[in-house]
Amino acid sequence: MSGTDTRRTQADRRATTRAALLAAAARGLSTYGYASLVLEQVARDAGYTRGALYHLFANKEDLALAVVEWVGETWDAEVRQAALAQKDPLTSLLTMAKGHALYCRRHDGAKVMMTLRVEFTGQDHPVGRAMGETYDRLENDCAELVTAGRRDGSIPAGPPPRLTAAAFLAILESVGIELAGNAPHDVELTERAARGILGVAARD
Amino acid sequence: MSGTDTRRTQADRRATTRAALLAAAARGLSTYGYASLVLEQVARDAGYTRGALYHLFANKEDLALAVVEWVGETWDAEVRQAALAQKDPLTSLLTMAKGHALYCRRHDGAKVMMTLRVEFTGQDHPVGRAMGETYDRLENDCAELVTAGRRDGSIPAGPPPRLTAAAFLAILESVGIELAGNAPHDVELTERAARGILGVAARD
DNA sequence: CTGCCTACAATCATGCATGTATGTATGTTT
DNA sequence: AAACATACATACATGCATGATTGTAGGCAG
Repeated sequence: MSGTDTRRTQADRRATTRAALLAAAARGLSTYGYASLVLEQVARDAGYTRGALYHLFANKEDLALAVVEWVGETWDAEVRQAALAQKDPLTSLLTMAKGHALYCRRHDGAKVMMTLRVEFTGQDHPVGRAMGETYDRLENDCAELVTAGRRDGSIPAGPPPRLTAAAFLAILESVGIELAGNAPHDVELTERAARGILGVAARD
Repeated sequence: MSGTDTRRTQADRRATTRAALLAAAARGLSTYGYASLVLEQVARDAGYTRGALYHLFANKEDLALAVVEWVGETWDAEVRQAALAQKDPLTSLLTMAKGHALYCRRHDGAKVMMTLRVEFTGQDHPVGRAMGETYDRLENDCAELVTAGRRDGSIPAGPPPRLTAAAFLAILESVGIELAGNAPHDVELTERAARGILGVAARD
């Protein structure tokens, strides 16, 4: 009726609360990691209480899994899609590198990803497994792109695609995050590093 | 008297147990991080009990600080010294990159460094500060080497030395760790990445 | 308007890890 | 060898975060 509709359906309330909690959890995870993440803090940061949190998520683990899923989705939509849409494999990889640098500026999703990976590698934890799966899909993509690029000659020979892909992603993680916000150098240095790994000369 | 002297002086006992506990703590830190590190586990892993641990270290924090110090010392002795001994700045940086890859094969010190850095960045914790200082010294070294290399023409112009150094170290951390043990590709990929960051063409 | 259902808050109980205090054995000194 | 100190083990207390339970206010169907 009136200008802005103030009536909120229950589903709406639930969705907004959930989003706020997820965002707060993502910030918390990227800052403190999983173990040190305190749910009281998360809830307060989002403007709610732990009661609300436990109403929307089964437990701490479930919350973290939801964050992981959210990170995967946004990264897929904002970086992966654009990269895979490129015509040749090399351009795809470089687009991914630059896109990731930009992604790091906007979200703390990348930091979440890195933090959790570091924290859970070598463990056997559901959250770590979820991260691992997301990451493995990425590594597969990259390894295939490297293979394709070497086949069509745009990427020179080098270490096994699997390792090259692993190193490539390691670059995206750490360089992209280390430099996040130092525009425009973040993109430039990330691309330089990516080219270095791939053995492709820099553009002049 | 007899063949092998089985008599152990107190200082000896102390030193060996301390070393064992430090090693176990380093493994634990590189695997679980600081927050999730359980001292009972550390002590058992070293073949002792928490009693011994609290006898040699004031508390958990003190133990972690000792590990950080140990990492700094070994890295300095095994990587930094050899790198700085090189004649020209570019060789120093590349030596550092390759040396670090080899360092990652032997110790888990690099993993400790990375894990703690990720865990404590943005916090205000004594362990984080200690890590930060160690790391800052490194970053200074690298930034100066980059500046020197650009002055003598061996390294082309690029982003500010400070950022280039940060990216360079990010490479060492993640690539070196990600590939640790995948000899000889770890060294090759680490060097490739380092050259990429510095903008130096790969050797053929 | 009445009654139920859902979103959320507030309180309580459990578990677990740190740190402390005490006990024992092994080395060291005189 | 007796007195002492140090390395280490065992047992206890404290604190804190999770997760469960209970309580309340607001939407939504009859």
